[in-house]
Amino acid sequence: MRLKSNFFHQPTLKVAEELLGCILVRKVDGQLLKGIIIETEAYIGKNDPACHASRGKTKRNQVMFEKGGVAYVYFTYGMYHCLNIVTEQKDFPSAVLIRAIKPISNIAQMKKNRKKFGGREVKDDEIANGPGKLCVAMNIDLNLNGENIVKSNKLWIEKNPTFEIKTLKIKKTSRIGISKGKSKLWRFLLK
DNA sequence: CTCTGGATTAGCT
DNA sequence: GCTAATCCAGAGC
Repeated sequence: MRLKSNFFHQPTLKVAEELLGCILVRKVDGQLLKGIIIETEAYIGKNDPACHASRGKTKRNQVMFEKGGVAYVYFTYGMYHCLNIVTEQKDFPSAVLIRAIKPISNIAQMKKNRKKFGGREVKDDEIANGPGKLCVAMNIDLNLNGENIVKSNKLWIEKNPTFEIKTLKIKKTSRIGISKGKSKLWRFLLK
């Protein structure tokens, strides 16, 4: 069952936590690429120094100011993309960064994408175990920035019917790869 | 216009 | 553990 807009209008921390175990679906060339979300991070509002929107609205981060339910894709370190899901209400800049997934469908195609990008074979458990990697594996780039994932036929998220998350299985830590706002335990991963 | 550094990754030591 | 790769948004002038 596809997640609807109401889900993304909830507080960002709740969305970040509840996205764990859900299925990220990407449709490209008629193929469905799917993966279970196993790691997320929350970036919340102007007062969060690690959030791209902390210094106001710009051309790059304007999508974060949209109403929850759209994709925010940005380019970083000269070679990688990161996928975020915008949350909460219009003009409240917040998003959940999808940091890692476990591929469950069309794994071979995702491997191919990674090999094409990196030029060599990758192991199954290395296909999408990082934000840059999962974008390569799923063919996600700036074309999907601003994509409405509630309505889109290219990218969306489904509830996982066979996967009940217990709070006990969720680990919270500080966010990765940032220099500001490290004290917040806004990274969520499945044990 | 120029300069700096980043929500990363892979390869090498 | 350390760092090059590689480019653009944001900031400063």
